[in-house]
Amino acid sequence: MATRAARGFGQYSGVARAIERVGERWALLIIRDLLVGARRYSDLKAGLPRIPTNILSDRLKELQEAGVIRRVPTVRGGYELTELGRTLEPVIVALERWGWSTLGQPAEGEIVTADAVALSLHAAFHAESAATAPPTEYVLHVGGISLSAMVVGDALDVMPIGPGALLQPMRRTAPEVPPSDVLELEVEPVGLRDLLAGAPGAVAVKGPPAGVSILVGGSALLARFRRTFRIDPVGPSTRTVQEPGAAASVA
Amino acid sequence: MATRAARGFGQYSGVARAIERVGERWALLIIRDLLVGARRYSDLKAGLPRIPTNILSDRLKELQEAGVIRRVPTVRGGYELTELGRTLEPVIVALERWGWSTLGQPAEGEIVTADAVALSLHAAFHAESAATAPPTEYVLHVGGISLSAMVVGDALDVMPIGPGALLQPMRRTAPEVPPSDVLELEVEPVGLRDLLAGAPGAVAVKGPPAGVSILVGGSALLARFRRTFRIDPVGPSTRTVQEPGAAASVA
DNA sequence: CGGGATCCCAAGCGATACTG
DNA sequence: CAGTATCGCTTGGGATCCCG
Repeated sequence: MATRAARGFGQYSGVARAIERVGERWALLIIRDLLVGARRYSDLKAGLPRIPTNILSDRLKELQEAGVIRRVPTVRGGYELTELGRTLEPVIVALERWGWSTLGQPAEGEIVTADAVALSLHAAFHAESAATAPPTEYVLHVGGISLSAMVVGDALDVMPIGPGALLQPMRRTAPEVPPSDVLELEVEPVGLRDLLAGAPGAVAVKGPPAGVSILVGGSALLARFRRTFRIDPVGPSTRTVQEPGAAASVA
Repeated sequence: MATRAARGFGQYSGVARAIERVGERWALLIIRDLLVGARRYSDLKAGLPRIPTNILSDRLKELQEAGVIRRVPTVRGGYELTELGRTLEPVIVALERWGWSTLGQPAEGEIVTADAVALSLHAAFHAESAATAPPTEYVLHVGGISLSAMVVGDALDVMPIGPGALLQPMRRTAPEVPPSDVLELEVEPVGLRDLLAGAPGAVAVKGPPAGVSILVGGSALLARFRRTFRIDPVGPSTRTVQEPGAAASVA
């Protein structure tokens, strides 16, 4: 029924309103996938394997009412983010970064999806570090899915590739990257975590971490990857909120 | 029973794991309040008026298991964020900023709480703009609650004051701010939105927006407030994800 | 066949009452 | 004050069915 008005938090507050609008179960994962690009109903379902179809249907309706997604008129079952929906990117990125720092081993039956990895790369992307490197293509194979990340200057372009790809848009800019600037990795899910969120000290000092094997390219390219993509362990925002540490501050 | 293991999303992904750990209903609001400082059970309940007590109890247990909060040993019913919990600040701030941009009128029965406003000020705080101004104290009265925000250099210190205050810690640094650098405002809830997230063009050009009245101080101080605290309308992060706009990118 | 809508059941949520 | 216990109700989950 998509009736949620009665489930508010009773607060006139930014966080509360945000959660009322996009905090429902599965909603932020749908938004995450749509951040990578427009998707069809079946694409979303495939990227969210455990979502019941009625819930996906409900969420899509609610998110349309909230104004964060809209239908793509010319494509049956196509959905895309609105301008407002795209402004949720900082929220998704913040969650992604925090999630990686607390992400242990994959649980039984957990899978890796192409859109999720694509967004992880965006969340891990350091434009400043990237800008100092020549144009580079990184090809990743993780748990059965494959994607290509093209870095040119401070711009990143990620797309799924191969048979499992949900869609195959034209590469926007396809500058020929010389073979010496192509890195191709076969990565276990846990290896991806170590690669993106692992201890920075280990950058290419002792070769690839466990669960990461280089198919094409050298260790210098791996070091470039780790300079370009990394999720710093602690939220690096400037905090000035009072420290809770002291018990005396309660009472 | 706080059993949530079976409710996972089936994905090995940062966002998914983050939502599994702190995405349950009410959880992020609890974390928001604890971000302002340590709180007791009754403080949290008062700051989250519509939360059922059993849910608050469940969430506190779950968040402890997740390692984001802990009990304050010396205070009965006291809770505080752990180091890991404090790293959720970027998530809360991102939600706060997005929420304000979509926050309309207050709905029937919605209230404003001190901790929520305190965190809004943090989310709106611009350290660079603040650093150019002399030490200033801003006192806000909003919907029955009051708080004081002290800005010294690029540091912000917010605390609830007055009879409705949940706790009254010692001000950490109490430099005497000259009366000419104290601004005291009486603000309607909607006025707060216009003040924090309103059109920047209106900064002190035509006086305070509707719902904002100056009790102490001049319009120059109000302009200083708006330079120091503002939530920019659009997420200003550097996006390079492919634009979904074109229908051709689906199919 | 893709894109949903309809069931039914279980789990989570909300309100109230109650206890250490 | 800081929770626990209980109970009805609402949502989510999973399977199935329908429709263009």
